[in-house]
Amino acid sequence: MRKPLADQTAVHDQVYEAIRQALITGRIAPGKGVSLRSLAAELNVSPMPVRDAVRRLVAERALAINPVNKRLSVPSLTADRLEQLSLARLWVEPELAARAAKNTDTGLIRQLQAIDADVDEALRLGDVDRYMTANHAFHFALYERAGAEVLKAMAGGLWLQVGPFMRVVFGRVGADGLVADRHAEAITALKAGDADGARRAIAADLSEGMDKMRAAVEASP
Amino acid sequence: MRKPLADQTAVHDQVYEAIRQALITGRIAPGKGVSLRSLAAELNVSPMPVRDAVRRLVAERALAINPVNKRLSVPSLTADRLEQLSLARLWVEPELAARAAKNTDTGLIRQLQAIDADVDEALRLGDVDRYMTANHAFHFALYERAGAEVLKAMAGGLWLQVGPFMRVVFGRVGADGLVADRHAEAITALKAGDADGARRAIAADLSEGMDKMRAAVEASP
DNA sequence: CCGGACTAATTGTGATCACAGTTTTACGGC
DNA sequence: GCCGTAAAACTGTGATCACAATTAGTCCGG
Repeated sequence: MRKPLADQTAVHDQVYEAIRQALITGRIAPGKGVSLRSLAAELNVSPMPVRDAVRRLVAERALAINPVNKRLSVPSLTADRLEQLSLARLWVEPELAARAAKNTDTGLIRQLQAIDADVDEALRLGDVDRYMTANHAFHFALYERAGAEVLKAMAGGLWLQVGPFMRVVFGRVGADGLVADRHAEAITALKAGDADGARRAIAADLSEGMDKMRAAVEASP
Repeated sequence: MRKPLADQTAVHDQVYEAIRQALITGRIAPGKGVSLRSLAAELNVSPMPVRDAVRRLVAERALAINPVNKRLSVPSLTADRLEQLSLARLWVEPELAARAAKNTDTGLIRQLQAIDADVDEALRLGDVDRYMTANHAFHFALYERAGAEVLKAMAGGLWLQVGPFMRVVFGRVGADGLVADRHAEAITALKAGDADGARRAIAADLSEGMDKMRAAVEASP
Protein backbone atom coordinates (compact mmCIF):
# COMPACT_ATOMS: atom_id res chain seq x y z
CA MET A 1 0.00 0.00 0.00
CA ARG A 2 3.01 2.23 0.38
CA LYS A 3 3.39 4.32 -2.71
CA PRO A 4 6.20 3.55 -5.16
CA LEU A 5 6.76 7.30 -5.48
CA ALA A 6 8.03 9.19 -8.46
CA ASP A 7 4.90 7.67 -9.93
CA GLN A 8 2.24 9.48 -11.86
CA THR A 9 -0.99 9.49 -9.89
CA ALA A 10 -1.34 9.60 -6.15
CA VAL A 11 -3.48 7.00 -4.44
CA HIS A 12 -6.07 9.55 -3.36
CA ASP A 13 -6.54 10.51 -7.01
CA GLN A 14 -7.18 6.93 -8.00
CA VAL A 15 -9.62 6.61 -5.13
CA TYR A 16 -11.31 9.80 -6.27
CA GLU A 17 -11.71 8.44 -9.77
CA ALA A 18 -13.00 5.14 -8.48
CA ILE A 19 -15.68 6.72 -6.33
CA ARG A 20 -16.52 9.21 -9.06
CA GLN A 21 -17.09 6.41 -11.53
CA ALA A 22 -19.15 4.52 -9.00
CA LEU A 23 -21.31 7.61 -8.52
CA ILE A 24 -21.68 8.52 -12.17
CA THR A 25 -22.61 5.03 -13.20
CA GLY A 26 -24.90 4.81 -10.20
CA ARG A 27 -23.24 1.82 -8.57
CA ILE A 28 -23.74 3.62 -5.27
CA ALA A 29 -27.41 4.42 -4.94
CA PRO A 30 -28.58 7.93 -4.04
CA GLY A 31 -29.43 8.32 -0.40
CA LYS A 32 -27.22 5.43 0.60
CA GLY A 33 -24.81 5.99 3.46
CA VAL A 34 -21.12 5.37 3.04
CA SER A 35 -18.16 5.60 5.38
CA LEU A 36 -14.47 6.24 5.06
CA ARG A 37 -13.49 2.85 6.39
CA SER A 38 -16.01 0.92 4.34
CA LEU A 39 -14.89 2.64 1.16
CA ALA A 40 -11.28 2.05 2.11
CA ALA A 41 -11.89 -1.65 2.66
CA GLU A 42 -13.77 -1.93 -0.62
CA LEU A 43 -10.94 -0.27 -2.54
CA ASN A 44 -8.22 -2.02 -0.59
CA VAL A 45 -6.52 1.14 0.58
CA SER A 46 -6.02 2.78 3.94
CA PRO A 47 -8.64 5.28 5.11
CA MET A 48 -6.28 8.21 4.59
CA PRO A 49 -6.44 8.63 0.80
CA VAL A 50 -10.16 7.92 0.95
CA ARG A 51 -10.49 10.79 3.34
CA ASP A 52 -8.79 13.09 0.85
CA ALA A 53 -10.91 11.89 -2.05
CA VAL A 54 -14.12 12.20 -0.09
CA ARG A 55 -13.29 15.73 0.99
CA ARG A 56 -12.97 16.62 -2.66
CA LEU A 57 -16.20 14.91 -3.64
CA VAL A 58 -18.06 16.64 -0.84
CA ALA A 59 -16.75 19.98 -2.08
CA GLU A 60 -18.07 19.09 -5.52
CA ARG A 61 -21.39 18.13 -3.98
CA ALA A 62 -21.11 14.61 -5.32
CA LEU A 63 -21.27 13.41 -1.74
CA ALA A 64 -23.17 14.96 1.13
CA ILE A 65 -22.27 15.15 4.77
CA ASN A 66 -25.01 15.13 7.38
CA PRO A 67 -24.51 18.34 9.35
CA VAL A 68 -25.69 16.88 12.67
CA ASN A 69 -23.95 13.53 12.92
CA LYS A 70 -21.34 14.29 10.24
CA ARG A 71 -21.98 11.07 8.42
CA LEU A 72 -21.47 10.61 4.69
CA SER A 73 -24.12 9.77 2.14
CA VAL A 74 -24.90 10.06 -1.54
CA PRO A 75 -27.19 13.07 -2.04
CA SER A 76 -30.76 12.03 -2.72
CA LEU A 77 -32.57 13.05 -5.84
CA THR A 78 -35.11 15.82 -5.65
CA ALA A 79 -36.99 17.47 -8.46
CA ASP A 80 -35.77 20.85 -7.27
CA ARG A 81 -32.12 19.88 -7.40
CA LEU A 82 -32.55 18.37 -10.83
CA GLU A 83 -34.21 21.53 -12.11
CA GLN A 84 -31.31 23.70 -11.02
CA LEU A 85 -28.72 21.30 -12.35
CA SER A 86 -30.54 21.16 -15.67
CA LEU A 87 -30.66 24.92 -15.93
CA ALA A 88 -26.95 25.24 -15.22
CA ARG A 89 -26.02 22.50 -17.64
CA LEU A 90 -28.18 24.04 -20.35
CA TRP A 91 -26.17 27.19 -19.99
CA VAL A 92 -22.58 25.92 -19.73
CA GLU A 93 -22.50 22.94 -22.00
CA PRO A 94 -23.94 24.51 -25.16
CA GLU A 95 -21.54 27.40 -24.60
CA LEU A 96 -18.64 24.94 -24.47
CA ALA A 97 -19.89 23.23 -27.60
CA ALA A 98 -20.05 26.54 -29.45
CA ARG A 99 -16.51 27.42 -28.44
CA ALA A 100 -15.26 23.99 -29.42
CA ALA A 101 -16.87 24.40 -32.85
CA LYS A 102 -14.46 27.23 -33.54
CA ASN A 103 -11.46 25.01 -32.77
CA THR A 104 -12.57 21.91 -34.64
CA ASP A 105 -10.30 19.88 -36.89
CA THR A 106 -10.68 16.54 -38.64
CA GLY A 107 -8.94 14.77 -35.75
CA LEU A 108 -11.63 15.84 -33.33
CA ILE A 109 -14.39 14.88 -35.76
CA ARG A 110 -12.92 11.43 -36.20
CA GLN A 111 -12.52 11.02 -32.44
CA LEU A 112 -16.10 12.04 -31.78
CA GLN A 113 -17.41 9.75 -34.50
CA ALA A 114 -15.55 6.84 -32.95
CA ILE A 115 -16.91 7.58 -29.49
CA ASP A 116 -20.43 8.06 -30.85
CA ALA A 117 -20.22 4.69 -32.54
CA ASP A 118 -19.38 3.26 -29.13
CA VAL A 119 -22.36 5.07 -27.62
CA ASP A 120 -24.67 3.57 -30.22
CA GLU A 121 -23.18 0.12 -29.73
CA ALA A 122 -23.72 0.37 -25.97
CA LEU A 123 -27.32 1.41 -26.56
CA ARG A 124 -27.90 -1.45 -28.97
CA LEU A 125 -26.53 -3.91 -26.41
CA GLY A 126 -28.34 -2.26 -23.54
CA ASP A 127 -25.03 -1.94 -21.68
CA VAL A 128 -25.76 0.81 -19.19
CA ASP A 129 -22.26 1.26 -17.77
CA ARG A 130 -20.70 1.39 -21.21
CA TYR A 131 -23.30 3.85 -22.46
CA MET A 132 -22.68 6.21 -19.57
CA THR A 133 -18.93 6.05 -19.93
CA ALA A 134 -19.08 6.61 -23.68
CA ASN A 135 -21.64 9.40 -23.44
CA HIS A 136 -19.48 11.16 -20.89
CA ALA A 137 -16.44 10.67 -23.11
CA PHE A 138 -18.27 12.19 -26.09
CA HIS A 139 -19.29 15.34 -24.32
CA PHE A 140 -15.98 15.97 -22.68
CA ALA A 141 -13.88 15.19 -25.73
CA LEU A 142 -15.88 17.98 -27.29
CA TYR A 143 -15.67 20.35 -24.33
CA GLU A 144 -11.94 19.72 -24.10
CA ARG A 145 -11.61 21.56 -27.39
CA ALA A 146 -13.32 24.68 -26.12
CA GLY A 147 -10.13 25.88 -24.47
CA ALA A 148 -12.10 27.06 -21.46
CA GLU A 149 -10.79 25.36 -18.34
CA VAL A 150 -13.06 27.16 -15.89
CA LEU A 151 -16.25 26.40 -17.79
CA LYS A 152 -15.17 22.84 -18.46
CA ALA A 153 -14.57 22.33 -14.75
CA MET A 154 -18.05 23.66 -14.04
CA ALA A 155 -19.52 21.22 -16.52
CA GLY A 156 -17.55 18.41 -14.91
CA GLY A 157 -18.92 19.27 -11.50
CA LEU A 158 -22.47 19.41 -12.78
CA TRP A 159 -22.12 16.12 -14.60
CA LEU A 160 -20.90 14.49 -11.42
CA GLN A 161 -23.96 15.70 -9.55
CA VAL A 162 -26.33 14.62 -12.28
CA GLY A 163 -24.75 11.18 -12.63
CA PRO A 164 -26.85 9.40 -10.03
CA PHE A 165 -30.02 10.76 -11.65
CA MET A 166 -29.10 9.13 -14.94
CA ARG A 167 -28.95 5.71 -13.46
CA VAL A 168 -32.43 6.16 -12.12
CA VAL A 169 -33.71 6.80 -15.62
CA PHE A 170 -32.27 3.53 -16.80
CA GLY A 171 -33.67 1.77 -13.82
CA ARG A 172 -37.15 3.08 -14.56
CA VAL A 173 -37.54 3.23 -18.31
CA GLY A 174 -34.91 0.72 -19.36
CA ALA A 175 -31.78 1.15 -21.40
CA ASP A 176 -33.67 2.10 -24.54
CA GLY A 177 -35.16 5.12 -22.82
CA LEU A 178 -32.32 7.31 -23.96
CA VAL A 179 -31.90 6.07 -27.52
CA ALA A 180 -32.35 9.30 -29.39
CA ASP A 181 -29.35 11.53 -28.86
CA ARG A 182 -28.27 14.53 -30.90
CA HIS A 183 -24.63 13.54 -31.26
CA ALA A 184 -24.79 13.07 -35.03
CA GLU A 185 -26.45 16.46 -35.33
CA ALA A 186 -23.68 18.01 -33.26
CA ILE A 187 -20.98 16.40 -35.40
CA THR A 188 -22.57 17.74 -38.56
CA ALA A 189 -22.54 21.26 -37.12
CA LEU A 190 -18.92 20.87 -36.06
CA LYS A 191 -17.89 19.78 -39.53
CA ALA A 192 -19.36 22.99 -40.90
CA GLY A 193 -17.76 25.04 -38.15
CA ASP A 194 -21.28 26.09 -37.25
CA ALA A 195 -20.94 27.27 -33.64
CA ASP A 196 -24.59 28.08 -33.22
CA GLY A 197 -25.62 24.77 -34.70
CA ALA A 198 -23.37 22.93 -32.24
CA ARG A 199 -24.83 24.97 -29.42
CA ARG A 200 -28.37 24.06 -30.43
CA ALA A 201 -27.55 20.39 -30.93
CA ILE A 202 -25.98 20.00 -27.49
CA ALA A 203 -28.77 22.01 -25.90
CA ALA A 204 -31.34 19.69 -27.49
CA ASP A 205 -29.33 16.64 -26.42
CA LEU A 206 -29.26 17.77 -22.82
CA SER A 207 -32.81 18.97 -22.85
CA GLU A 208 -34.19 15.62 -23.96
CA GLY A 209 -32.09 13.70 -21.46
CA MET A 210 -33.09 16.01 -18.66
CA ASP A 211 -36.77 15.72 -19.55
CA LYS A 212 -36.56 11.96 -19.19
CA MET A 213 -34.82 12.32 -15.84
CA ARG A 214 -37.45 14.76 -14.66
CA ALA A 215 -40.20 12.36 -15.60
CA ALA A 216 -38.41 9.50 -13.83
CA VAL A 217 -37.83 11.52 -10.69
CA GLU A 218 -41.37 12.81 -10.53
CA ALA A 219 -42.65 9.26 -10.96
CA SER A 220 -41.13 8.43 -7.57
CA PRO A 221 -39.04 10.77 -5.42
CA MET B 1 -5.84 21.76 19.92
CA ARG B 2 -7.86 18.68 20.71
CA LYS B 3 -11.46 19.31 19.87
CA PRO B 4 -13.97 19.87 22.69
CA LEU B 5 -16.41 17.75 20.70
CA ALA B 6 -20.17 17.99 20.66
CA ASP B 7 -19.31 21.49 19.49
CA GLN B 8 -20.72 23.13 16.44
CA THR B 9 -17.98 23.59 13.88
CA ALA B 10 -15.04 21.29 13.28
CA VAL B 11 -11.55 22.74 13.21
CA HIS B 12 -11.10 22.03 9.52
CA ASP B 13 -14.19 24.12 8.82
CA GLN B 14 -12.81 27.05 10.74
CA VAL B 15 -9.53 26.67 8.89
CA TYR B 16 -11.45 26.58 5.62
CA GLU B 17 -13.24 29.79 6.47
CA ALA B 18 -10.01 31.45 7.55
CA ILE B 19 -8.20 30.62 4.32
CA ARG B 20 -11.28 31.48 2.30
CA GLN B 21 -11.45 34.90 3.86
CA ALA B 22 -7.74 35.40 3.33
CA LEU B 23 -8.20 34.57 -0.34
CA ILE B 24 -11.31 36.65 -0.93
CA THR B 25 -9.87 39.70 0.72
CA GLY B 26 -6.63 39.11 -1.11
CA ARG B 27 -4.44 38.77 1.96
CA ILE B 28 -2.71 35.92 0.18
CA ALA B 29 -1.47 37.22 -3.15
CA PRO B 30 -2.22 35.37 -6.40
CA GLY B 31 0.67 33.24 -7.58
CA LYS B 32 2.09 32.97 -4.10
CA GLY B 33 3.05 29.53 -2.89
CA VAL B 34 1.66 28.19 0.35
CA SER B 35 2.19 24.96 2.25
CA LEU B 36 0.22 22.86 4.66
CA ARG B 37 2.65 23.32 7.50
CA SER B 38 3.07 27.04 7.00
CA LEU B 39 -0.68 27.57 6.98
CA ALA B 40 -1.00 25.35 10.02
CA ALA B 41 1.61 27.35 11.90
CA GLU B 42 -0.03 30.60 10.92
CA LEU B 43 -3.42 29.45 12.14
CA ASN B 44 -2.05 27.68 15.20
CA VAL B 45 -3.47 24.30 14.34
CA SER B 46 -2.00 20.97 13.37
CA PRO B 47 -1.43 20.23 9.69
CA MET B 48 -4.27 17.72 9.62
CA PRO B 49 -7.32 20.03 9.53
CA VAL B 50 -5.42 22.30 7.15
CA ARG B 51 -5.02 19.36 4.85
CA ASP B 52 -8.77 18.83 4.84
CA ALA B 53 -9.52 22.49 4.25
CA VAL B 54 -6.98 22.76 1.45
CA ARG B 55 -8.36 19.69 -0.28
CA ARG B 56 -11.71 21.41 -0.35
CA LEU B 57 -10.31 24.71 -1.60
CA VAL B 58 -8.41 22.94 -4.36
CA ALA B 59 -11.62 21.24 -5.44
CA GLU B 60 -13.25 24.66 -5.58
CA ARG B 61 -10.30 25.97 -7.58
CA ALA B 62 -9.56 28.59 -4.99
CA LEU B 63 -6.16 26.98 -4.60
CA ALA B 64 -4.09 25.30 -7.27
CA ILE B 65 -1.80 22.34 -6.99
CA ASN B 66 1.21 22.10 -9.26
CA PRO B 67 0.80 18.80 -11.12
CA VAL B 68 4.52 18.08 -11.34
CA ASN B 69 5.84 18.82 -7.86
CA LYS B 70 2.43 18.76 -6.16
CA ARG B 71 3.03 22.05 -4.44
CA LEU B 72 0.26 24.43 -3.44
CA SER B 73 -0.22 27.96 -4.70
CA VAL B 74 -2.86 30.61 -5.19
CA PRO B 75 -3.96 30.52 -8.84
CA SER B 76 -2.54 33.42 -10.78
CA LEU B 77 -4.72 35.90 -12.59
CA THR B 78 -5.07 35.63 -16.33
CA ALA B 79 -7.36 37.59 -18.60
CA ASP B 80 -8.71 34.33 -19.96
CA ARG B 81 -9.69 32.98 -16.56
CA LEU B 82 -11.30 36.29 -15.64
CA GLU B 83 -13.33 36.29 -18.82
CA GLN B 84 -14.74 32.85 -18.13
CA LEU B 85 -15.47 33.63 -14.51
CA SER B 86 -17.21 36.85 -15.54
CA LEU B 87 -19.37 35.04 -18.05
CA ALA B 88 -20.39 32.44 -15.52
CA ARG B 89 -21.14 35.00 -12.83
CA LEU B 90 -23.18 37.07 -15.26
CA TRP B 91 -25.34 34.07 -15.82
CA VAL B 92 -25.83 32.66 -12.30
CA GLU B 93 -25.98 35.72 -10.12
CA PRO B 94 -28.65 37.69 -11.99
CA GLU B 95 -30.69 34.48 -12.10
CA LEU B 96 -30.39 34.19 -8.33
CA ALA B 97 -31.36 37.83 -7.91
CA ALA B 98 -34.45 37.33 -10.04
CA ARG B 99 -35.51 34.31 -8.01
CA ALA B 100 -34.89 36.14 -4.76
CA ALA B 101 -37.08 39.01 -5.97
CA LYS B 102 -40.03 36.65 -5.94
CA ASN B 103 -39.41 35.75 -2.29
CA THR B 104 -38.75 39.23 -0.97
CA ASP B 105 -40.22 40.60 2.23
CA THR B 106 -39.62 43.74 4.26
CA GLY B 107 -37.15 41.90 6.50
CA LEU B 108 -34.86 41.18 3.58
CA ILE B 109 -35.15 44.75 2.31
CA ARG B 110 -34.19 46.12 5.70
CA GLN B 111 -31.30 43.68 5.98
CA LEU B 112 -29.98 44.61 2.54
CA GLN B 113 -30.30 48.31 3.25
CA ALA B 114 -28.29 47.89 6.43
CA ILE B 115 -25.56 45.95 4.65
CA ASP B 116 -25.50 48.43 1.79
CA ALA B 117 -25.04 51.27 4.26
CA ASP B 118 -22.03 49.38 5.55
CA VAL B 119 -20.73 48.99 2.02
CA ASP B 120 -21.00 52.72 1.44
CA GLU B 121 -19.36 53.46 4.76
CA ALA B 122 -16.44 51.18 3.89
CA LEU B 123 -16.08 52.90 0.53
CA ARG B 124 -16.15 56.34 2.17
CA LEU B 125 -13.42 55.26 4.59
CA GLY B 126 -11.46 53.45 1.91
CA ASP B 127 -11.48 50.31 4.07
CA VAL B 128 -10.78 47.58 1.54
CA ASP B 129 -11.32 44.56 3.77
CA ARG B 130 -14.55 45.90 5.14
CA TYR B 131 -15.82 46.77 1.68
CA MET B 132 -15.14 43.28 0.39
CA THR B 133 -16.75 41.60 3.36
CA ALA B 134 -19.82 43.84 3.18
CA ASN B 135 -20.16 43.53 -0.57
CA HIS B 136 -20.00 39.77 -0.28
CA ALA B 137 -22.56 39.86 2.49
CA PHE B 138 -24.92 41.96 0.37
CA HIS B 139 -24.90 39.66 -2.59
CA PHE B 140 -25.26 36.46 -0.62
CA ALA B 141 -27.93 37.76 1.71
CA LEU B 142 -29.85 38.32 -1.50
CA TYR B 143 -28.97 35.01 -3.12
CA GLU B 144 -29.88 33.20 0.10
CA ARG B 145 -33.48 34.19 -0.58
CA ALA B 146 -33.53 32.57 -4.01
CA GLY B 147 -34.14 29.14 -2.52
CA ALA B 148 -31.75 27.59 -5.00
CA GLU B 149 -29.00 25.76 -3.16
CA VAL B 150 -27.23 24.42 -6.20
CA LEU B 151 -27.05 27.76 -7.98
CA LYS B 152 -26.07 29.55 -4.79
CA ALA B 153 -23.22 27.10 -4.31
CA MET B 154 -22.08 27.76 -7.86
CA ALA B 155 -22.08 31.48 -7.19
CA GLY B 156 -20.11 30.92 -4.00
CA GLY B 157 -17.48 28.96 -5.87
CA LEU B 158 -17.17 31.60 -8.54
CA TRP B 159 -16.92 34.39 -6.00
CA LEU B 160 -14.14 32.54 -4.26
CA GLN B 161 -12.19 32.31 -7.50
CA VAL B 162 -12.77 35.93 -8.39
CA GLY B 163 -11.80 37.18 -4.93
CA PRO B 164 -8.08 37.56 -5.57
CA PHE B 165 -8.82 39.58 -8.72
CA MET B 166 -10.79 42.11 -6.72
CA ARG B 167 -7.90 42.90 -4.49
CA VAL B 168 -5.80 43.65 -7.53
CA VAL B 169 -8.29 46.27 -8.65
CA PHE B 170 -7.97 48.05 -5.34
CA GLY B 171 -4.22 47.80 -5.52
CA ARG B 172 -4.18 49.40 -8.94
CA VAL B 173 -6.92 52.00 -9.03
CA GLY B 174 -7.37 52.63 -5.31
CA ALA B 175 -10.33 52.06 -3.06
CA ASP B 176 -12.50 54.61 -4.85
CA GLY B 177 -12.25 52.65 -8.08
CA LEU B 178 -15.38 50.69 -7.28
CA VAL B 179 -17.54 53.45 -5.86
CA ALA B 180 -20.53 53.18 -8.13
CA ASP B 181 -22.46 50.01 -7.37
CA ARG B 182 -26.00 49.15 -8.33
CA HIS B 183 -27.13 47.97 -4.92
CA ALA B 184 -29.66 50.76 -4.46
CA GLU B 185 -31.07 50.02 -7.87
CA ALA B 186 -31.39 46.37 -6.94
CA ILE B 187 -33.16 47.18 -3.68
CA THR B 188 -35.65 49.36 -5.53
CA ALA B 189 -36.46 46.53 -7.89
CA LEU B 190 -36.83 44.11 -4.98
CA LYS B 191 -39.27 46.42 -3.22
CA ALA B 192 -41.45 46.35 -6.32
CA GLY B 193 -41.08 42.59 -6.65
CA ASP B 194 -39.62 43.31 -10.06
CA ALA B 195 -37.66 40.14 -10.84
CA ASP B 196 -36.39 41.34 -14.17
CA GLY B 197 -35.33 44.68 -12.70
CA ALA B 198 -33.36 42.88 -9.98
CA ARG B 199 -31.76 40.69 -12.61
CA ARG B 200 -30.68 43.72 -14.63
CA ALA B 201 -29.41 45.61 -11.60
CA ILE B 202 -27.22 42.75 -10.42
CA ALA B 203 -26.04 42.10 -13.96
CA ALA B 204 -25.02 45.74 -14.28
CA ASP B 205 -23.34 45.65 -10.88
CA LEU B 206 -21.26 42.64 -11.82
CA SER B 207 -20.58 43.91 -15.29
CA GLU B 208 -19.10 47.17 -14.08
CA GLY B 209 -16.99 45.49 -11.46
CA MET B 210 -15.72 42.94 -13.92
CA ASP B 211 -14.85 45.62 -16.43
CA LYS B 212 -12.65 47.31 -13.88
CA MET B 213 -10.98 44.04 -13.06
CA ARG B 214 -10.40 43.32 -16.72
CA ALA B 215 -8.76 46.70 -17.16
CA ALA B 216 -6.58 46.14 -14.11
CA VAL B 217 -5.51 42.68 -15.22
CA GLU B 218 -4.73 43.77 -18.76
CA ALA B 219 -2.68 46.65 -17.41
CA SER B 220 -0.26 44.08 -15.99
CA PRO B 221 -0.69 40.31 -16.16
C1' DC C 1 -43.22 -12.27 21.80
C1' DC C 2 -42.03 -7.68 22.54
C1' DG C 3 -39.53 -3.61 24.46
C1' DG C 4 -35.94 -1.08 26.79
C1' DA C 5 -31.22 -0.77 28.69
C1' DC C 6 -26.45 -1.93 28.43
C1' DT C 7 -22.56 -3.23 25.63
C1' DA C 8 -20.00 -3.52 21.38
C1' DA C 9 -18.98 -1.90 16.86
C1' DT C 10 -18.57 1.85 13.72
C1' DT C 11 -18.16 6.66 12.60
C1' DG C 12 -15.59 11.24 11.59
C1' DT C 13 -11.84 14.07 13.46
C1' DG C 14 -7.36 15.29 14.95
C1' DA C 15 -2.43 14.27 16.10
C1' DT C 16 1.81 12.25 15.04
C1' DC C 17 5.19 9.83 12.58
C1' DA C 18 7.74 7.96 8.38
C1' DC C 19 9.05 8.53 3.82
C1' DA C 20 10.66 10.23 -0.46
C1' DG C 21 10.88 13.76 -3.39
C1' DT C 22 12.03 18.90 -4.13
C1' DT C 23 13.89 23.23 -2.93
C1' DT C 24 16.85 26.06 -0.47
C1' DT C 25 21.02 26.86 1.99
C1' DA C 26 25.78 26.50 2.87
C1' DC C 27 30.19 25.30 2.04
C1' DG C 28 34.40 24.13 -0.36
C1' DG C 29 37.43 24.09 -4.57
C1' DC C 30 39.21 26.75 -8.07
C1' DG D 1 34.65 36.17 -5.85
C1' DC D 2 31.93 32.57 -8.30
C1' DC D 3 30.01 28.26 -9.53
C1' DG D 4 28.65 23.63 -8.73
C1' DT D 5 27.79 20.23 -5.24
C1' DA D 6 26.50 18.17 -0.88
C1' DA D 7 23.77 18.63 3.24
C1' DA D 8 19.83 20.42 5.57
C1' DA D 9 15.13 22.07 5.54
C1' DC D 10 10.72 21.70 3.72
C1' DT D 11 7.12 19.67 0.82
C1' DG D 12 2.87 16.49 0.04
C1' DT D 13 1.39 11.72 0.92
C1' DG D 14 0.17 7.70 3.42
C1' DA D 15 -0.22 4.92 7.74
C1' DT D 16 -1.55 4.43 12.35
C1' DC D 17 -3.39 5.54 16.70
C1' DA D 18 -6.55 7.97 20.14
C1' DC D 19 -10.80 9.89 21.15
C1' DA D 20 -15.57 10.91 21.63
C1' DA D 21 -19.93 10.44 19.56
C1' DT D 22 -23.44 7.92 17.35
C1' DT D 23 -25.47 3.56 15.70
C1' DA D 24 -26.15 -1.35 15.85
C1' DG D 25 -26.65 -5.36 18.35
C1' DT D 26 -27.67 -8.26 22.14
C1' DC D 27 -29.56 -9.85 26.08
C1' DC D 28 -32.74 -9.92 29.80
C1' DG D 29 -37.16 -8.87 32.09
C1' DG D 30 -41.90 -8.83 31.49
